[in-house]
Amino acid sequence: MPRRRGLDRRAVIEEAAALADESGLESVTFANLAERLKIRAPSLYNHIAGTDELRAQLALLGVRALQADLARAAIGRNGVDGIVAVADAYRRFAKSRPGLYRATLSAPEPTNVELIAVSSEFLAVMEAVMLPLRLRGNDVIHAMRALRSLVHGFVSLEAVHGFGLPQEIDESFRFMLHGFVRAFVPDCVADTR
Amino acid sequence: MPRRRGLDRRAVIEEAAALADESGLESVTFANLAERLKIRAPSLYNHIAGTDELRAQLALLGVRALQADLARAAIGRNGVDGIVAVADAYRRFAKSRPGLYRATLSAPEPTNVELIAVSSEFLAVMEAVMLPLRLRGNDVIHAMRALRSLVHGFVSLEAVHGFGLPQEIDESFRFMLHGFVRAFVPDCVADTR
DNA sequence: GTAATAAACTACTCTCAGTAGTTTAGGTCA
DNA sequence: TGACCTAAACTACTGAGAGTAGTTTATTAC
Repeated sequence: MPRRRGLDRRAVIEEAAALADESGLESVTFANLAERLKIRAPSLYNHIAGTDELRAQLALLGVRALQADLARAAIGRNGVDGIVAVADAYRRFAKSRPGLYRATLSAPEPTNVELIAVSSEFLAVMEAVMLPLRLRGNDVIHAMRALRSLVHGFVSLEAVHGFGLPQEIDESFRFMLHGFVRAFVPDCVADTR
Repeated sequence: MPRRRGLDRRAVIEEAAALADESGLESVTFANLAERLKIRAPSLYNHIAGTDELRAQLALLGVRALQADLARAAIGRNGVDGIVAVADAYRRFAKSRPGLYRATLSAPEPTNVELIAVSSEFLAVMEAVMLPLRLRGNDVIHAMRALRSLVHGFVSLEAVHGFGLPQEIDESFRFMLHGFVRAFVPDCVADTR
């Protein structure tokens, strides 16, 4: 005897994100998700077309949430302060929402307009933060890629326990960021050591 | 009517690696692998205990192959040259063996002695290359983590097409490495721009 | 109050992982 | 040479997850 629940697409996706954070992205199955929502698995197809779409929506939710955190971190800050604030926010996001962060890293379909749109907002924040560095031409792009690689690489290695001793990891992150700043903001060498 | 094939554990793992590189790590299933080897899926259990062990063996094969490439790249080189050579070798490995590289990134079981052993050889190579930087105490560890984060972050973002225009990606990689060198080898600033 | 729709359901198929038990090719040794 | 042991294949199954088809019911709109 089917009963109606107050369930919609958004609620399904958010529950999937919570499940991903708690139990890992690989345990986001229709079966597990349905159980958490107290419905039967096939009923999920009323809201989401299939696992591919669920992954894509999870990626979108993740990129949006990350973008929002970074934008918030960047308010009123630029240059060295901005870079450190954004990097810290990025790492904090990846640690507090590990499943959602991993969902973020699936290759976007070239047709996924929304995802591409959010990604470009993302780049706009980075660009604004780096404006005071007075980088020229393609160097702006290169520096953004470098910062993103650095931070993403660090947090994803951290996530798979790619580093040994946990107690010095915060220190490594700070060391690394200061190195970045030193490389691209030469006049700040003294402050950042 | 069963026929014997000249198949062993090693051959199975290597075929799995080839499959991962060609079709992606997610399509390394016992069904697909058995089909490539022209045997039935359950016969694989004569060689490999299950998917978990297959993944673990793939990780080990990957880490060994990567370590060997990096060690070769580091022969006769250190300091700036060594860092660039190792980073280039790392990126080349990730691009030429994408599936095997991804297998490398699964969280190692703390009990996996062999994997831990190879990882420490890996760190020894990095340490040797960085020796001329004369880093002190924990800074050696921090710098190794930074370089690994940088390179891993870059290649994994590249793998999911996380960067836009492909034509400038090589340039970004060089820019980034030069930044790293500039940050940690101050007396080389002039050469690396 | 009735009709349309959204959202649940049951019952099925298919694919993949894994288990149990069977068969046979090939090497060893009397 | 021939008996036998073992490794490596097999068939036949179970169970879980994805997905489809068609059914039922609660709610909303008229």
